Amino acid sequence: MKDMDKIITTENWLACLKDNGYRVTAPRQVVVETIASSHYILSPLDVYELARQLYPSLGLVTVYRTMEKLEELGCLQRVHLPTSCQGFIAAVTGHQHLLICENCGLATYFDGDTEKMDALIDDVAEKSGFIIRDHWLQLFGVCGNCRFLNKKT
Amino acid sequence: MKDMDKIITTENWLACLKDNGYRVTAPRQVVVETIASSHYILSPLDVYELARQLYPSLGLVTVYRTMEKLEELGCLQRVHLPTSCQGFIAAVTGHQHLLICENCGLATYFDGDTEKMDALIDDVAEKSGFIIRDHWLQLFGVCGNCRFLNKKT
DNA sequence: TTTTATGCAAAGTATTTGCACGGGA
DNA sequence: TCCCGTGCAAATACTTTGCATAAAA
Repeated sequence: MKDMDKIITTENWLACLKDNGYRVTAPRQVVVETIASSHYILSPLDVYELARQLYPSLGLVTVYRTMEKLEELGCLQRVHLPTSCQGFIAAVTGHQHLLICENCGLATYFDGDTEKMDALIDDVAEKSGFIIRDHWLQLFGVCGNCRFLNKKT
Repeated sequence: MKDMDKIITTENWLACLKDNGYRVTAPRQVVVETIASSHYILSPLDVYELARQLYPSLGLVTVYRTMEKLEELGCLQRVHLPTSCQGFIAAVTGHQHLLICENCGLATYFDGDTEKMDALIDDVAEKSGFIIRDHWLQLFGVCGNCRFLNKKT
């Protein structure tokens, strides 16, 4: 697996599975399709329920196993929320950060302003004596659409 | 509960429980003592195992219930890690951010450079159309002590 | 044909709830 | 005394594992 996963498409993910020795099966296709086409944070159960609409005989265990492989291959990114930690979204390459709508669950990446972030990290490293290896930044709020809908009611 | 919890001490937390109508009991005292005196991220099971050294008849259920109350009262802060989300540390007031040692689990707060962070947030808000209500920032690395110990081996 | 994947059922974990007893206030 | 808190056991929720069958390559 090289740069195969840079663009999030069902085809890329399926190719990635194939390239890594996994078979492309109907259940895997619907799982991949379901996650890759969503902009929302989905738990295995969410994926199961959505994907069963396309493929009713799908088993929850297969969803768990497929998502495990996709995470392993770097296609999925786990998202931690105040109330749950079993959500996933399509991963992107590079160090992107998350912007999450508390109302509808819409999740988007943004570019974390590398310069300011790096300055901040260097500063903390110096003051604390830590070597810093990774960082998480997530912003929570209300998306434009939810604001709009809220105004109308 | 007002400003009672600003300084993390066993006494403050116990007073906080009392002020909110909860009784101060021996099991609660050992749970509070265990968490308040640790600089590490602790799960309910960790707390249970540590606290039982002081109070062997303690039940795990009591740990869950006590920690639930402490979280409710703002004394505890849940910490999300790549591998687990059931860790807690003493909460502090104000918007502090976390610096976590991947090796030993030491967790410390740092002041998130409000100015740079606010600028970054404003920028994302403008570009995305979100109203941003909260943010999480966590840095992961290796603390000075672990670096030192590592060098020696 | 060979090997991997699937779905069911069962087994593990983690956490919550019900309840009778015990201890704080 | 009264009521809340406790620990045990049972229930629930979530996730993983074992296994016989089915499907990919």
